[in-house]
Amino acid sequence: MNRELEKHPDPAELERRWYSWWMEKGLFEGDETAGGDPYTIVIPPPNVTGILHMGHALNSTIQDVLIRWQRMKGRNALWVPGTDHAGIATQNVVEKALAKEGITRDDLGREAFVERVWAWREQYGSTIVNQLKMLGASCDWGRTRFTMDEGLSDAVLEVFVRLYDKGLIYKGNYIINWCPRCRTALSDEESEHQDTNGHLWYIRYPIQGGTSKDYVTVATTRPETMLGDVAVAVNPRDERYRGLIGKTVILPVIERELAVIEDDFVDPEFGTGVVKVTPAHDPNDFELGQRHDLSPLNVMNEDATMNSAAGQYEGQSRETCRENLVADLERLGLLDRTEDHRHAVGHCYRCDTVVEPRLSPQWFVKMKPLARPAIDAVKDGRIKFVPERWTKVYLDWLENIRDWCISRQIWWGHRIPVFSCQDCNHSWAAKGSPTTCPSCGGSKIQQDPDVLDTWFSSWLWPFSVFDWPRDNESLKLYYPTQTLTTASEIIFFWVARMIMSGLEFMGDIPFSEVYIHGTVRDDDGLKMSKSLGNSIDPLEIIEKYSADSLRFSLMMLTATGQDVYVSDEKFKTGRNFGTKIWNAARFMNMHTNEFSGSVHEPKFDIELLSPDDQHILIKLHKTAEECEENLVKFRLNDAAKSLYEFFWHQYCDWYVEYSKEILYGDDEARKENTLLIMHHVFSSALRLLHPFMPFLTEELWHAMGYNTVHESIMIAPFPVALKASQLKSGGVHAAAESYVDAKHDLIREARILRANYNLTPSQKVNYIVKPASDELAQRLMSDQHSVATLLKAESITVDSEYEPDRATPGGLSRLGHVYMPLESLIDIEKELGRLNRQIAKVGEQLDKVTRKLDNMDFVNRAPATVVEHEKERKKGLLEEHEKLQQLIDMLSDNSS
RNA sequence: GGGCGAUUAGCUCAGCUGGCUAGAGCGCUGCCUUCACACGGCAGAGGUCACAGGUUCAAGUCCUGUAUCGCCCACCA
Repeated sequence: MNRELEKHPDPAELERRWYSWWMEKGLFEGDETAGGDPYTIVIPPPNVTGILHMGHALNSTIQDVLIRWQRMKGRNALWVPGTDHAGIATQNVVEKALAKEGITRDDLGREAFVERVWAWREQYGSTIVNQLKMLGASCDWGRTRFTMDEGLSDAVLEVFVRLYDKGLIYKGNYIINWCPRCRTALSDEESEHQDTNGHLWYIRYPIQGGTSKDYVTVATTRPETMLGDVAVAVNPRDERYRGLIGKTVILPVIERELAVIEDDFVDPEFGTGVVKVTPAHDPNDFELGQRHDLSPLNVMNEDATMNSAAGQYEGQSRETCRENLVADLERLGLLDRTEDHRHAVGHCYRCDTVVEPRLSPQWFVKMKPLARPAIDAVKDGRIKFVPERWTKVYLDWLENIRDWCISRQIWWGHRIPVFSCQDCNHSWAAKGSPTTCPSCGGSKIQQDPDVLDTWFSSWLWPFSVFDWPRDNESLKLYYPTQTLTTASEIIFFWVARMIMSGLEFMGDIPFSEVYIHGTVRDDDGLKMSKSLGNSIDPLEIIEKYSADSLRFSLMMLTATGQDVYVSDEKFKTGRNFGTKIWNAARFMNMHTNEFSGSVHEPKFDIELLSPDDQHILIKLHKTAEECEENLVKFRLNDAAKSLYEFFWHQYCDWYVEYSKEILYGDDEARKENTLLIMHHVFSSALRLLHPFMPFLTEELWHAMGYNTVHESIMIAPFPVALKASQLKSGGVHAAAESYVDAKHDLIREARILRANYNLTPSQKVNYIVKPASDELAQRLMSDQHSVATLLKAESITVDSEYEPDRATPGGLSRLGHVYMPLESLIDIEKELGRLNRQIAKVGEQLDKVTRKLDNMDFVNRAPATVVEHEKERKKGLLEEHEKLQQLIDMLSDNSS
């Protein structure tokens, strides 16, 4: 039964209603027992404590469009949702909350703290999930996974033990990126380089046994680390310092003796050509120190305050120490000079604190052996990146991959499953909680206190969500997945590592296509972020306009892989479009009592098809075709645009207007037929649109009564474009399209005439059409009514012999000339001005074409079709030029 | 230092395999509150496609270089 529709939809109400209905009906659920052709997407798991931002909205909408589209195409579609425990980020959030209560994690102790985090997760963990639901995400929520769930934790342990036993996980003392605020190690990827204005301090190190004028000058960007210097190095080929090698210099302030060593690493061109060697605080120096057998000297604590090795600076922060030390050097006359220096400084990706290179014992994964297969999988095309340019970024990273530091000195995360025996020092990796040492049988067992990098669980996501390592039907059917949709920021963190782990543990790629979408920015081009305060909250947009508006607008804006610039204003596009469709439905419902047709087997009578009917059917199929092609290529904006163009400009602007002639007329058979066509077209277009605007289309599916055939639009078949030959057997001929296009052209010309003479709608006009050919004359004769209706004209006269009078304004269309005989309404000066401007333009183009056609190179070398086209164009331009000249002459006569 | 992307109407952007008479949305101007929709209709104004060379019958599109903006990668202190 058709429902009467209000003037505007009530999105908040209908979105809530349909979402719960979909859930009740289980329409989002994948069924591994159903077999078929699976189409699987695993969601990039958002942080469990996160809230939905525009980036999530974009990312999730893309995935939902893809999954809904594939589901309608009949594939066994499954979108697996879940959240990430986000070790450092979540721990930080909880620590902040504790700070408000005046306590630290140390006050609580490890166990109690972890409990607090779990409690936090219980309280806030479903926020982002609920927000995704508001967006309309059709995830199979019953399969929601969390990276700290038992099953996923089991996968983490399994993987750790396997890699450990294979010798791919090792522990070592190396310089890592250390965040002094989070007090943990970071991976290279977690240290973000930012260009920073700093200084280069030139410091004099006196030479032992020399006079006060004997010193070497060393340049450094971090003077405080000099307290940890253990040598000074020069390049062996550097003539300037030949005599220095083997001598001893005195570290200022601390007055420690430092050997001068030689090493090829030193660049004579940079600074003074003399480098201070600080193995505990710089990765290069660390290696240098190893080559020369120098023991590192760590001068900082975990929180980057100076430790006892820093002598008088002990207890100061690295910043304070720097200031004081520089002042002291200056006072001692040992600061040679200071230069401005711009350089990249690492910052913690979670808290933005300046990262300190720190020597410490950490766990690493050997990456080279894992990288090889991942490189091959992309090189041989098993995995494709869209846009393709990311392939290079991916390969460059993998080809220069470095070992992955996976240990974190925090408490929230998967504890490293390495145990050691206090009695015999044996250590081993194990999945359970061993109580005896496998080597000596001792019972004093200790587990490593560190936890694993968050990404050590996320990299298993495409199979851990299916309960790997447990063998099961879901895993068999849904792995490998098809499409991974994400932002470029996490290609290294996540995408590359998933490919490596998939190949290593499943022996197969985790997905076949990776679609990298753009970054969401504000209208000033800034990346949206909470700290900048420039973010537009997707939930506010949903509340203000609707989830469908948000989705559709985002899709219109997201040119493949380009960044997306959003503003509140832009979301009106989707809202207005929704209302337009809504009102088209409303119009139809005013003329139908009950819809009884079949939406995918149109029942209209092909004998009664008018040219306009055929035209809209052809456009519908072209739209379906474009939609499909663009979705396949991830050109979601083009797919959205073709739907927008079709619904609005083809269907509403032309076909609905055309239909009024019939619906308000009295030919009952044609009335019925027109309505059947409208329902066929509308229901098809709704289905094409459904992936983009799921709620509104479902609402209208029901309101129009289409649910009698398929109870939900979600599971109605996605329209398939018919070929010209198939359309023909359905009574739809290609010629109708060009005729109606020409008719639209004619109507436009006639409207321009009206507009130019400032006629009010009440002023009825008689148009005279002089058709361009006999065939068109025939068609037009039998179609006059529709033209007259669309023009709201008094009458249309088709006259092949018509010769215009003086001062009869006219226009040229593809269908022929259209004239508007008027007596006294012309503002001659104005009209002459317009015509002169027009003729100038036409003249210009005519010159261009003529020159082109006079060029024998063009005529001889360009393809025949192109030359033919230019000839046609010249003909048309000549005709138009002539007509304009005629009009100008007539008007000039008239005025004289 | 290396790489990538962008530069097209006032704004935000399309323009895919060269044939373009350069498009859309928003904004702007004029007319229209006509019985689906003013979140609307009709019409209009607005562009030396960043710059300089080159290839080609033909360049917004391909090549080379320059400039500006943005992003990513990088252990020169």
